Amino acid sequence: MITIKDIAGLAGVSKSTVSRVLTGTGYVNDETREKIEKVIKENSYEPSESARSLPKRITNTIGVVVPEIDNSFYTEVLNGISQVVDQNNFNIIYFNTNNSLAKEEKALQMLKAQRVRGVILAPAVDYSEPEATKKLKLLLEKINAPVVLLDRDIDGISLDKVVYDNFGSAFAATEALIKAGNKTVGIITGDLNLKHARGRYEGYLEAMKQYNIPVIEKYVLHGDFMADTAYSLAWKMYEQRDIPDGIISCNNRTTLGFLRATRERKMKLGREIAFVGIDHIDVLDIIDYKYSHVTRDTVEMGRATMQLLMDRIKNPLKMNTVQIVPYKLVLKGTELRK
DNA sequence: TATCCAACGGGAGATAGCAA
DNA sequence: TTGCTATCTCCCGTTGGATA
Repeated sequence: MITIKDIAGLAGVSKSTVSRVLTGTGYVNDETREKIEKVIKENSYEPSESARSLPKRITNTIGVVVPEIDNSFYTEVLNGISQVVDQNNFNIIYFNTNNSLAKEEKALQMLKAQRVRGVILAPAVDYSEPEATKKLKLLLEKINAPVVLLDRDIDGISLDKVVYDNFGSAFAATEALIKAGNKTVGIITGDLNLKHARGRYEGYLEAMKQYNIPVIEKYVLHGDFMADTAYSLAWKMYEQRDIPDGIISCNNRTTLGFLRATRERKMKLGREIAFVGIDHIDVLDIIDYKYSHVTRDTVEMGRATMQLLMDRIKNPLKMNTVQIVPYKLVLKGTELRK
C-alpha cells in the first residue's frame, strides 16, 4: 500500500509537505506542489480515511444497522440513505443483524471501535425487557455519536426516529376490505412480540371494531413476517376450505408467502378471496402482477432518516424529532371479492 | 515564505520479563 | 520450555511550532 511517506520519498520532500498539498493548507512552492501532484497521480495514491481521522478523533463514516439486508424494503431505504450520504461526502458501513440481538450488539461494538460520526439503527428485537433496553442504552452511550432509529421504535429510549404509521396502514387495509363489502376479514400478522407488528394488528382490530365486524379467531393467522410462515398458514387455511371473504397481510414477505400459496391452490385474488397487503413489492410490477396494497415511499424514508442524522450531527443540542412516514392505499381490485 | 520535525491517537504486532 | 502479562514500537495523516 502506497502511503504519504512513500509519496514524500518519491517527491524528495517530507510527508508534511505532501499533507499540505493534499489538504490545500499552508505554504507550498508551486514547483514542489506540481512535483508532488505528479507523483500522487503516477502512483494512484489515495489517503487512508482511518489515518486521516486519527488527529481529529472523528470520521466521516456513518454506521447503518439493519435486521434484514435481503428484504427489499431495507434495500430501498438504504438507497435513500446513500443518496444523502453521497451529497454530504460521508461514507457508510452496513451491518446486517439477521434479527439477532447478539449480532446487533456486535455491530454496535464495531461501530464504536470505528468511531463513526453517527448511527442509523433499525433494531433487531423489540427491547421489551427493561434489562435489554438498559444494555442498549449503555452501548449507544459508549458509541458517543448520534443515533437515529429507523422503522422500529424502542420504548424508554429518547432518540430521533423515523417510523411508519403501522396502526394507520393496517387500519386502511382492513377498512378497504370492509368497504368493498367483505363480511369476514382475516389477517396474517407479523411477530406480535415486535412493537410494529402489534401496531399493525391493533390497526386491524380497530377497523373491525369501528365497522362492527366480529374478529373471528380462526381467521387471525399468527405469522412472523416471514414468507415461509405465511405460505404455510395460507396453505393450511385453503386446505381446510374455511376461508374469510378477505384477508390482509402485514408486510411484503408475508404477502409473497400468501400469494405463493394462493397461486399454488389456484385461488383467484379478487374472486375467491379478497386481499390487501401492507408494503409494495416492486418486483411484482415487472410481471404486471396487480394486487391492492398499502405503500410508503421507502427511498424517501431512507433520505429522511439520513437527513435527520445529518441535522443531529450539525446540531447536537436540538430537540428529538419523530417523523412518521405516511401510508398510501393503492387499490387494484383485489380488495373486492366478487 | 517554504519546509521540516514531532506529537497526536487507537490498535496490532513485537518484544521483554516473569512464573510455572 | 511454555504460557501469560506488561510494555514497547510502529502504522497512518494531520497540524502546531520551529527553523532556514
